[in-house]
Amino acid sequence: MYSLVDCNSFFCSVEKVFNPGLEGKPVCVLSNNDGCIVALTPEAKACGLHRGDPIFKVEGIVRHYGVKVFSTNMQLYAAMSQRVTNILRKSIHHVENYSIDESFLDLDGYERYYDLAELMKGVKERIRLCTDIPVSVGIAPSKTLAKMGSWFAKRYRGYDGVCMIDTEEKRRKALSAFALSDVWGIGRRTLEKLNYHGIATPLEYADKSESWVRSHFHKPGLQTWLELNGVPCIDTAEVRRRQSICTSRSFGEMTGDLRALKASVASFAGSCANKLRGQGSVCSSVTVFVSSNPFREDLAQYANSATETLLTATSDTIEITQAATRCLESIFLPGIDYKRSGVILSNIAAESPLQLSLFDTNRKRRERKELMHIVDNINARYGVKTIHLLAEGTGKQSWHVKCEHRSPNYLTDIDEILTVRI
DNA sequence: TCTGGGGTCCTAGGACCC
DNA sequence: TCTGGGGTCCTAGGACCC
Repeated sequence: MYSLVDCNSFFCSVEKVFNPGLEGKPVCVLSNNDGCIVALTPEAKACGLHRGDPIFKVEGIVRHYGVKVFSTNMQLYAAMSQRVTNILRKSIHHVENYSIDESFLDLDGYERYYDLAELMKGVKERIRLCTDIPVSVGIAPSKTLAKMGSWFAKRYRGYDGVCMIDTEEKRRKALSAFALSDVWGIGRRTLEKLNYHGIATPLEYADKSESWVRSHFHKPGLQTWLELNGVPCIDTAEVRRRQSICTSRSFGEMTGDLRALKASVASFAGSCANKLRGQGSVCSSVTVFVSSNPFREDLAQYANSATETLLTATSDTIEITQAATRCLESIFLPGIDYKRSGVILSNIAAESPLQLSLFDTNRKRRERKELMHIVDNINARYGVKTIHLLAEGTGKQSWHVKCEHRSPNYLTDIDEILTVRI
C-alpha cells in the first residue's frame, strides 16, 4: 500500500503558524510579483476567490471580506516543508517528496505490524504537534488512488484526516464519487477526449477493457487506467538529478534598458548555478529567454531565446553568467518594453568524471571549483548573496519582483525571527 | 496600473546511418 | 526508366504535474 500525505492549503497554513489570529479567517498567498492567487484557505474560497485569480481583479472581494493577503515567501515554505519531511522520515522508512507540500510513503510491510489507518493517524498528529501544519492522508494500493483518498480525507470530517481505500467496494465507491478532471494524470485534453467517448466518472474509465484503453490512449492513459484499478505502475522515483534548471521572473516594472536586463539575467544565472552545484552537477547548455508583456496589446510584442553550448560542462557562476550575457546580447532588441527574462541550464551531468575540452587544463578547473566552493561557504554562513557578481547590480532595481506583503523569514533569518511579547 | 514559476515524460517526425 | 529495408538519434511540441 502507498500513502499520500498532503498539507492542507500549505502556503496559507504556514502563514497561519506564525499568525495564530488568522485561524478561521480567509487567507490567500500570491504568486511571485504579487500577481495571482496561488494558495487560499477554504474560508477564502467561500468568499468567491479562486486559485489563479489575478489579485487586481478581485480587490473588491478582498477588501469587502477583509481577506488577509500574503506575498509568496518560498524560503519560509521550503523550511517548513523540510520540517514536515523530517517527521515523515522518522516515522516511515521509505519517503518520496513529490512536491513542496506532498509526499508519497511506501507502506509495504507495515501492514504486518500496524493498522495502517491508525499508523497514519499517529503520523498526522505528530506533524500537527511539531509543526502545526494540518495534513490529509490517503492510503491505497496505487499512488493515483492514494491521492484520491487524501482528497476525500480533506473534504469529509468523518475520516479524521485519513482515508483508506483498501477494499474493492471502497475503491468503486470512491471512483464513482470523484471528479474525472481531478484524477492525477487526467488534464484538460484527456478529459475532453474521455467525455467525447461518453465517459463521465473515473469508475466508467476504470471499467473499460484494457484493449479499449490501449487502442484509444498511449502509455500515460494506460498507466492511469491501471492505477485506478489498483495496479501500481507509477514507480517510486529515487531522488534524481534535475535534467533542467530554470530561474525566471516577471519584473516589477517593465524595462527597455539593456543594462537592467543584463543584471536580471546575471542574477538568474547565478541562482541557476547555485542550484546546479547544490545537486553536484555540471551543465553544458545555457539558454536565455526574454519577453515583453503579452497582456499589453498597446505595446510592441517580442519574445525570443538563445542557447549557447559550452565547450566544457561547468557549474561555475562566472562562466555560466558570461555565456548567459552573450545569449542576451544576441537577442536583445532596442525599443521593446521587457516584462520577463529567464535562464535555463540543460544538458546536465554529474560533475565527475568531467570531460575536458582541448583547451582546458585540470589546474584551471580545480582553481575555479575551489573559488566557487569558497563563495558557497561564505553565502551559506552569512546569508544568500553575501557575495555575488557585480554583473547582478547592487541595491534595489526596477526589474526586481514586487512583494509588498511578504511575511518575515521566521525560520531562516536571525534578524527576522519571531518576537513574542509577554 | 496590476495577470507566476519550475519541472517531467512521451511521441512523432526529421535526419542520418548501412 | 526503374530506386528497399531496417535501424538510431535528436528535437520540438504536447500534455501533464505542483
